[in-house]
Amino acid sequence: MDTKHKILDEALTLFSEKGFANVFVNDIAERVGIKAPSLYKHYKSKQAIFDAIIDEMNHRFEQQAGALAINGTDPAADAEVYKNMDEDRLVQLGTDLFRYYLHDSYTKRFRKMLTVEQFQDRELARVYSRQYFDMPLSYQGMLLGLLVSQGLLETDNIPIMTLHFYAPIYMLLTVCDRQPEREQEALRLMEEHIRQFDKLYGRNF
Amino acid sequence: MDTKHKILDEALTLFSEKGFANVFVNDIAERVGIKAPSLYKHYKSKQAIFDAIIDEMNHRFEQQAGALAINGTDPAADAEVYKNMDEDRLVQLGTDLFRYYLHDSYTKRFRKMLTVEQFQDRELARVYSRQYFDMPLSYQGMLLGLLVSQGLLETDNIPIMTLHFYAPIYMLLTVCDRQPEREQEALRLMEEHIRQFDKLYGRNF
DNA sequence: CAATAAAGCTAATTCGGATTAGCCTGATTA
DNA sequence: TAATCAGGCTAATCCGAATTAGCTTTATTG
Repeated sequence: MDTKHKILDEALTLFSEKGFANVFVNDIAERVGIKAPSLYKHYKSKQAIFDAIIDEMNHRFEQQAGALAINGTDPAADAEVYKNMDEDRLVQLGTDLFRYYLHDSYTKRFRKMLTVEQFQDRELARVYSRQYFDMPLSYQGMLLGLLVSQGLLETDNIPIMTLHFYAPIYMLLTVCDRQPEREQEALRLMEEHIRQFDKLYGRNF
Repeated sequence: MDTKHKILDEALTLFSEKGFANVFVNDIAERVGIKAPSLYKHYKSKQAIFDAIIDEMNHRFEQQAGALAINGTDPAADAEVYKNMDEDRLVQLGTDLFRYYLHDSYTKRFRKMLTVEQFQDRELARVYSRQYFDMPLSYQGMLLGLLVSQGLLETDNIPIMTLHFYAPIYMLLTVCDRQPEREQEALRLMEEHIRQFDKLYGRNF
C-alpha cells in the first residue's frame, strides 16, 4: 500500500533527472522493486503517474504556501524573528532560504522536473511561475515590507526591492541545480549579495 | 543544399518547443518539406541533428561573444556610447538588452532548448551556465566597470553590482519564455528595476 | 555522352517500450 | 470457509517511431 506512494517518489526522481519522455516505465518499476506491469495495478498509465505527481505537488504547495520563506504560514510571526535584524542575520536568512530551496529533496526534484517540462503545457508554465516567481516575491515582499515598517530597511518601492533581493538568489539556485559543483561559489556570491543588499537598502544606523 | 541548413533551423524550433525526445524525425521532415527518410541524406541520425545544432550554437556563441550586451565585440567601444549616461539611457540599455534576448529568434530558441535539455548532459549544463550566467556577468561587469571608472556609478564590488543588474533581467526573461503573455508586465518591472538600480548605485549628481 | 553523385521517394524493417491478458498467492471479509 | 480483492508475475501484444533498402531523377563532370 506504500507502493503507490513509492512509485510517485521514484518517478519524481527520475523525471527530474531525465525528463518525462526519457524515463521508461521499466526504470520506475525497477527502482520501486516490482515489475513494470505491476505498476498498472496502481496507475493506469505513465501519464497518470506524472499527473499524480503534479497533483501532489500542487497539494503540498497550497499547504506550505510560504515554504519559500523560512516559516511560510504567518509573515507576522516570521517578522517577530527579525525584530533585531542586522546584516549578519539577514545573511543568515538568505543563506538558509537558499540552502532550503537547494537541498530539500522534494523541493529540488519538483523544481527540476518543472524546469524541464515547463514548455510542454500552459498549466505547467503557470505552476512554475507561481511557485518560483510570484509566490516568493509576494511572500518575501511581505517580510521585507515589515522590515521597512520597522525602519530597518528603506525604500519607496518594496516590490522592486524584493526583486533585488530574490532574483540573485533564484539565479544562483538555477546555477547549482545545473552544476552542483558550483555550490560553494554560489554561497559566496549569495553572502556578498546580501551584504551589499543591506548596504544599499539598510538604514545603517 | 540549403536543405541541410533548413533541417537544423526547423529542428531547433521543434526541440525548443517540445524537447528532443518529443520531436519525431517525421515532424522535422514535414516542416522542411521532405519525407523523413530523406533527412538521412543529410544527417546520419536524429542525434546527429541535435549535435549539429549544438555545434552551430557554440560557433555562434564564440563569434558574438558579447551579444549579451548591445555590441558584443568591444566593451571599450561600447563604453563610448555611454559617455553621457543617465537614468533614461540606462533604462534604454537594459530594455534593449532584454528585448534582444527575448525576441531574437536564434537566441530565444537556443535558450529554450538548453533550458529543457540542460540536465541531460554535463556539457550542456556547462554551455548553459557559460552563456546565460558567466558571460553576461563578465561582459556586463566590464561595461558597468567602465561606468564606475567614469564616475557614473559607485560601488566597491562591481561583480555583485553586476549581479544586481543582471539577475532581475534574467529572471524576467525566464518568465517571458514560459508565459509570453506576461511580457508587458515584465517590461514594466524591468524599467522600475533599472530606475531603482540607478538610484541605488548612481552618483545622482 | 556516359558515369557518378546528390537528393528525393516509397516500401520495408527493426526495435523498444507502453500496455494488456491471464495466472497466482495471500489477505480480508461476508 | 468460500468468495473476493489486492497486488504481484510472466508472457504476449501492439504500435509508433527511427532507420535502412533500394529505386528514380536530375545535375555534374570527365
